[in-house]
Amino acid sequence: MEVECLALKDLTSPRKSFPMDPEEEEEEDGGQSEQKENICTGRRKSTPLKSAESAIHSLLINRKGATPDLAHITHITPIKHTALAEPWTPTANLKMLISAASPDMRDREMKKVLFRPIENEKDKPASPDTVTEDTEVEDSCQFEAMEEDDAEKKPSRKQKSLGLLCQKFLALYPDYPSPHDTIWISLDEVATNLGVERRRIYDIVNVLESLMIVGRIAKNSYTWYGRQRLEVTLEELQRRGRQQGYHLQMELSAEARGAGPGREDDGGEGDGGQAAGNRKDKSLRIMSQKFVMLFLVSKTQTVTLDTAAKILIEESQDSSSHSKYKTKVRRLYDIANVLTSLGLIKKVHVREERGRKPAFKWLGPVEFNNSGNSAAIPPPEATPPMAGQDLRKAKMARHASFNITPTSIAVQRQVNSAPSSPRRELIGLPNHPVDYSRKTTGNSAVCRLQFGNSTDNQTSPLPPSSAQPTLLAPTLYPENLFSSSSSPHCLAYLPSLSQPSVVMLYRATETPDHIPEGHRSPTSESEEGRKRRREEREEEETVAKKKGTELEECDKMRDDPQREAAQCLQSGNTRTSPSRPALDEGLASGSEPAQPSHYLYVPNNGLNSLNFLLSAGQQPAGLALPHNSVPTLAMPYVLLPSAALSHYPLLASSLQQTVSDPKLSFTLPTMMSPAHFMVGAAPYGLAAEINRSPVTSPSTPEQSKLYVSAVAAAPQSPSGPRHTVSITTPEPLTPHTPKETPASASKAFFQTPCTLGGVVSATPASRKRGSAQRRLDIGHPPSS
DNA sequence: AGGTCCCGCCAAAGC
DNA sequence: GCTTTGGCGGGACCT
Repeated sequence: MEVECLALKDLTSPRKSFPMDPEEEEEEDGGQSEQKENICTGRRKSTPLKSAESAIHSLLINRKGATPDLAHITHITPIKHTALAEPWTPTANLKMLISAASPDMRDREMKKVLFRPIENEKDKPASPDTVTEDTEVEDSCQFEAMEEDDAEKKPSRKQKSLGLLCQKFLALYPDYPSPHDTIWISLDEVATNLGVERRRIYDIVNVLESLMIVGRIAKNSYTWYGRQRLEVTLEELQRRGRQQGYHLQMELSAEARGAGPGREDDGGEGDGGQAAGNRKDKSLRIMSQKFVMLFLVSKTQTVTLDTAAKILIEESQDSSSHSKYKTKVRRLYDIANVLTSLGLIKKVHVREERGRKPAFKWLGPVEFNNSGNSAAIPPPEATPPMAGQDLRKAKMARHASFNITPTSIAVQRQVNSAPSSPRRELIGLPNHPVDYSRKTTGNSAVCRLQFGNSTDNQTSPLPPSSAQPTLLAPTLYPENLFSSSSSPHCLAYLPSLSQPSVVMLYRATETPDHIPEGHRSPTSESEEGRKRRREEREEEETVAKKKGTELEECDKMRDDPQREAAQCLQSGNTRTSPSRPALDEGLASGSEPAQPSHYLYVPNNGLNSLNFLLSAGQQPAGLALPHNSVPTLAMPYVLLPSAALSHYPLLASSLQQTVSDPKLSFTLPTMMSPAHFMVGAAPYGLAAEINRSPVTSPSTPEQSKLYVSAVAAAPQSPSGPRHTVSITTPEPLTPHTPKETPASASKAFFQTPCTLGGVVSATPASRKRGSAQRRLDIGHPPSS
């Protein structure tokens, strides 16, 4: 077996085959205390793919053109390592069984692993520059190593590097997956397949997620987007970077460097008192985005770790103690490794008085033309110091998570020679008057709901940059909710007050009776026509402002970049999707009298805090919910005639209001005006997720199902972007956690420490314990 | 010796 | 209470 493996490796990989080595070693050692990772490696091979995944992978394989080889590998596959592999995870056995049952899957997996090296090699050439000096060395080393100890070298540290691991990971998926594919990723599986600890996968995935190369769906589940959204994301990051004034900081930093010790560790910062917000504030994901931002706004596109670390430390309000600095740098290395694997940066060194400093140079795109936005934003080089206008913009558009802008402010001050009062005071103080804090806080009380197609929304006055709490910027695409065909309903998520909710509006224009079945099929004739008309009309407008629109939408990324960006990318599909709901149309054609006659209201506690208002035009049984997406309405609900709701406060108003009502960015068709929504308590996130679903937004039923099932399988609602909601799911999912306040949930993507404001402000630094201490604890089990 | 960064402890967050 | 995430930093490895 081993022999086979080795042979295979040799044949397929010019480089050192990462996974195998460890394994071999393991065998040698007999699995001593070796790293689990290594041990794991062996198992990897046995790791089966999830059935759902298999389908996808077949696609991938084809796409990658590795198919031919697959067969080849197939016979070899038999790596029995499986045998020795004891359940690495609780599900290992099951996986093994599955694997056994699905040789194809296994083969595919095998192939992926085996060819990974090749793929990597292939990829590299594509971007020669990608290789950093170090990388090159690394590569050579690998080759050497491989040759030398063909079979038994102990996996060198490098072979276990995050960068390499990342490459392996990346090699598993296509850079540009078909937009119709929904590639599901199971962290567990990947970890097993790659033979590493999950912990390591988290590191990679977090960074990838920060660039929207993957998106989190649920616990342990991610969706692979590939590089399709990369550019958009980068563009957005660039914009944010500028808004954040990173370019200024970079300059300052450079100056400081040149000027001397400057504010080296600016001990002034280091107080520690403000242990950065919550955990996520320091997340690798956020840090990664910021790191990337630095590159994107840097004139030289080169960032030294030192600079990055300092800037980030400052921003996070972490104390600037040396240890903090070191920790930051360590993280940056992690991030850099992943980015390097992505070919986005390469390691370089910059010379300074005191020798050279490690730095990274950006290799990715810096100028983005695909967005009309670029027009508004001057190229990096031309970007003038954030000034008035710029600032304003930044302020307005800044996402809560980025609201912190402490640095910006600080920078501004410096730049404006404003009093250099302690930055700290400005930075991130929960209660600080800075706009962002307000925004953040107001979330619960404000909602921003968008109905219908995004285009309309776009049209709507809701400026992306609106200072609205971006808590929720759910552009609801019914298509997403009701994966297929046009649904005569519209689902609205109302992140109102403390508990946002979802409202389902049912238009009774059509024969209620039909609706159930009807909407399964494409919109009714009349609707079709109307839609078409409207679409055409829209098209004009849309086309005209499409760019801007998309940008706007992207702007919403501030609220939730992940979701939004995804939308931006798919906007095309989504918007033009034939499944646009009737309501949507009504929306477009304001005259459309398709007023929902009833609403379905699902008690807050009925569906995990989701409230529904659904038109009662139809029999409960025929809730017009597409069968395929919502086979059963497994949730308590009450049908209420519109009239019955008339006395409820009008939380959602017509389109017109939308525009003006600062409290409600609500885009509703005029016809909806009279509508009243019972805003219940539904944790934020639902809409968001829905909104985000376009990402995975299946255009095909299967995909829809896939997505839905995935969600259903592991609904989760961490914070922000991770919320997984699926109203389309038959079973009541728990989209979000009540614990999480809308506010916290809102800060998804671009989040900064201070963002949490009061909410998390008091986050204890309790966790600050040195390893030594930890060890002590171990020695003396925490009495607690 | 300084730069890198693997590794895994363990606490927070999610179920 | 268990699992998943992921912050964190000691210390090994590399240059």
